[in-house]
Amino acid sequence: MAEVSALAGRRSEVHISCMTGSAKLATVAACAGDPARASMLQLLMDGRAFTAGELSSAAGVAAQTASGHLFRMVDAGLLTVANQGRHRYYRLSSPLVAQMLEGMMVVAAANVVMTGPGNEAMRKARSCYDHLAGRLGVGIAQRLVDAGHVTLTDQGGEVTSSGTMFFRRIGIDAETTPSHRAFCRPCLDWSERRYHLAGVLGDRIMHFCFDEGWIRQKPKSRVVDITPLGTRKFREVFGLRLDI
Amino acid sequence: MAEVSALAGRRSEVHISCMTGSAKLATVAACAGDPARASMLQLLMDGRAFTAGELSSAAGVAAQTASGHLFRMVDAGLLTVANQGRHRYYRLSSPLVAQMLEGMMVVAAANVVMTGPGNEAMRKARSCYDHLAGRLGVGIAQRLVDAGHVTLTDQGGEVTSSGTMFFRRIGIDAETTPSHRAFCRPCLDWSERRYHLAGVLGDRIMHFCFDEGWIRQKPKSRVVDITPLGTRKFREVFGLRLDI
DNA sequence: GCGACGTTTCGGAAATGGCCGAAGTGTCGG
DNA sequence: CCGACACTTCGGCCATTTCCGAAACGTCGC
Repeated sequence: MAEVSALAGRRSEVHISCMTGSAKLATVAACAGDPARASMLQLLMDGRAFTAGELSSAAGVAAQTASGHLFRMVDAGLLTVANQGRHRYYRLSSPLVAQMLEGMMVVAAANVVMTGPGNEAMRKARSCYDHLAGRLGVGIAQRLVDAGHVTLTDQGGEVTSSGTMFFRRIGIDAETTPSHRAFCRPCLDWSERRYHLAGVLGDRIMHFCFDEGWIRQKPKSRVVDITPLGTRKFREVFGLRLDI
Repeated sequence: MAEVSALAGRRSEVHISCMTGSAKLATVAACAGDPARASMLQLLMDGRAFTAGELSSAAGVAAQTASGHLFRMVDAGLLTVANQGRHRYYRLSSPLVAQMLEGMMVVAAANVVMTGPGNEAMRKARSCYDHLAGRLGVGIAQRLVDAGHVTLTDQGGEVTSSGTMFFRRIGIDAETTPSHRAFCRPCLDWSERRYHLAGVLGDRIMHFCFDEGWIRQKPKSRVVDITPLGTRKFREVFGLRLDI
């Protein structure tokens, strides 16, 4: 990590650690405050790593421009980079960054009606770092709550005993809980403005849906496509109708 | 876009609602991405309203510069403004904005050691929108957890039955719960990197401490001073030693 | 080794945005 | 009605930043 910033001539002299509180806040915020960088961050929000080239085309800028942006975000601590052959893979440096971005998107979407044809697929279903969001994510969460399998308030979430059985029956592990991470966390959905399911359980549900072939990741995007099988299964298993 | 900002007063014609997702994210983020605006936002984070003049001096810029910044933040939906005589009071437009800022500060403080003489008072005790943060806030939360009065994980918080009795005894209402808001919410403290107590209960605890004269708001700042009475009471009531 | 490719650095043009002096609007107090 | 005050708008200066062409670097496939 240290040698990453050391190798370049583009060293930032003023180390972020000797800044005042508001200056550090501004440095971090300014990273997301540019349209090109914001586009990159949105793509990275699903937690996967992307190459500099993929990010440059996602942002709609030339490769050399993107390179500068990426350096800046690494320098600010938002991104980490891994060299792999002639590619460099960038990813968010921690889930905290994804949560921060989610918080910003909630505010960004708060005052306006989300209309925009380009966003329709995104609003329908997308991945959010390690769990599902959009109407699909909110819908699953809602059905689980309705069925009494989980409780989900803005104070936190919990799996009920009926939920434990339910998840065991369909093949999702809702019992082994790594202690260092929230297991069942509500997460405010910026497009639906209701809670969806995050934490370890949200992670496992999403991966289960991928493994079963119910959803498929759209290339170079956070959008997930719901397969015909998925459409049927979400109705059968969760009682969720997605055609509304 | 160029002529948009040029003509026609200071009204922004291009309404934020017709922006694409990442542009809106960038607009919101850019508000916090300037040192002057970041300073203002930090001051506003305790939820109180401040006049344009107070905010301009907090940011260290001239009144006319601040005016522009404030317009921009109102336009982006981060702030609301209320006219009162010849003053204009600005405040965060919603608790969601405070949460967003808190998330950004967590990331900003994540990679670095918080050292800086100016921040010592802030790290000791401050208000965070409607509850206490800093060593005081974290300490109170820790003592309440240790005593078994509340549980506090990253999934959420809860008041135990012993906690209900405890709060009743010292004079804090921990029973009537407005349904629309989290009652006992954990909130990651950026300076201590541990949880403190937010939500309705955090709100009531802070106001109780103010009313009892245990703490006092430092003028034009989020810093709170702990009075001699408070020092004694925090030890007697919570078993909290603040001189460490 | 060679060329193709992904990525970065350099350099300079252009746009953006912050900042303040000066002037304008609106409110309060006498 | 007047001046004092809080705040905003206007206009221009200046620093920062974004952007891309050109070129360099490192890796991969042949």
